[in-house]
Amino acid sequence: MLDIKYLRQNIDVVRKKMDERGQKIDFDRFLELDAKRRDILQSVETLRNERNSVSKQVGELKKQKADASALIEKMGEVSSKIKEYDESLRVIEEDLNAFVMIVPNMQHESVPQGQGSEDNPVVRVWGEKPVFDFEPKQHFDLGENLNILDFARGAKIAGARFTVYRGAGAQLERAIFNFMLDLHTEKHGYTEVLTPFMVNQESMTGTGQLPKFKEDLFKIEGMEYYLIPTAEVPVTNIYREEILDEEMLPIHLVAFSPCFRAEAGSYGKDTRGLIRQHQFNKVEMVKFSKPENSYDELEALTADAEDVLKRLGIHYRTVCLCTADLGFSSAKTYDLEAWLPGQNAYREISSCSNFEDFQARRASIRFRRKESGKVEFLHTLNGSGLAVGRTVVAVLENYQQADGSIVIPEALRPYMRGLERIVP
RNA sequence: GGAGAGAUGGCUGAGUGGUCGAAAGCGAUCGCCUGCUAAGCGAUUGUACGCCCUUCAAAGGUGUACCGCGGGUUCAAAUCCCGCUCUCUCCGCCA
Repeated sequence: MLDIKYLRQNIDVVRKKMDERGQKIDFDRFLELDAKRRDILQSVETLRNERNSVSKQVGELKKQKADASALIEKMGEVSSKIKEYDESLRVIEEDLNAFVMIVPNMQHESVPQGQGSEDNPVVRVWGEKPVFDFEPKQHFDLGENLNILDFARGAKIAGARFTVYRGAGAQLERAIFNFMLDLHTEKHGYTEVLTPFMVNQESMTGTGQLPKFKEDLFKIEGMEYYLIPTAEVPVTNIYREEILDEEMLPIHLVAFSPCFRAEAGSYGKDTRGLIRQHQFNKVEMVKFSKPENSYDELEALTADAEDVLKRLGIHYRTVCLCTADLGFSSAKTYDLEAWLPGQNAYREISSCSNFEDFQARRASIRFRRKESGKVEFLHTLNGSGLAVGRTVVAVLENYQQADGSIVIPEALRPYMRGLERIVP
């Protein structure tokens, strides 16, 4: 969430930023609520002050066995007035809170303006489209022909958007996330964490999924638990409501987790194959950074994600999300789009974002400056490193052969017990 | 699932209705002392939200709230009552 004080003092800046993001937000209502809140707060605090000092007098009088009934009676009135004010304050703060919780983050000044994903500029391209002397197939056909992906039985067991992996397919998925975890921990300096796959409401609010995106989440029936849509949620919330020492920063964490998404509103989109599942695996990188370093950290984070694709030899491009395409909590996001020959398209395989202090303020994650002793919000970042299922798709489609077999990329072979090719 | 104990500041831990934002100790920071280190001495040491001051901010001043969370009783709650959450111990069950 945004800083209320900043919002109050720089309302025009925020209006302009939200305008650029295509967000319609009633800031007049905010200003009204905010003014009302401070007004009531002052009244109630004055009364509390009176009550506190008079109550002290009552204590004195009682000690001297003197009569305090007049004061007590008067304070009875004050107390009930305080109760009234408290109630209206509670209502206003609830409204105010509900308001600030649904205002998106402000984009960084370097974020390009645009109307949609077609306006996302390509900032980098790596590799080239592979050339085939046959018509490349899509991954679901390849997978079914090789008997390593079984969509029909996934649907039978659970439903649409669930898949059974079999044999070399299951092994490939496992090989890919182990390869990613090893790469990020051994070569990129991240610390691996393994967190709960269900979280409470506070954690979902901390990273921005709640209250605005409830319909995207799976909730456990009868309990206050939600299935995580990304490891970003539990990992970022590791330090929720904590004040870290400056020397602890930066913190670089990497986590494997399954991710669960309701995919409400994406009916009819990517219905076949592994691209859009209710459950998929992901390796996620999360960073906690000092504010002055967070944009350098974002570049490094993106490079770490890109390194996975480079080592797998998969052609990709990096785009910078424009104002219209930027996620709710993000100040700046790079998407990595892998080339999928079967689809003849680039598809998102990683998303790397700097949230600045947006999540940190929601989740109250702060650090103390060593020099000044001052406490301030840190910056959080995260990026997929990478989406595992989509990486399987990319490997299958890019490494397919004319006979329908799949050559295993060199980097994955140690994780496949030396297997060089998946054959029917 | 059953029985019991507990949750207080960075940490340990005292506090059973008013003088408690909270003793004491540890730690940390600053200063003094000291040939250096240690010891010793002194001071400081939470967070949030308002208001005043200030061009803004910082600093400073001032007020309010916060002793796991939420409610209640009372002129007054860390302290009494109710509900919840979490932690620990024992029993049962269990991968």
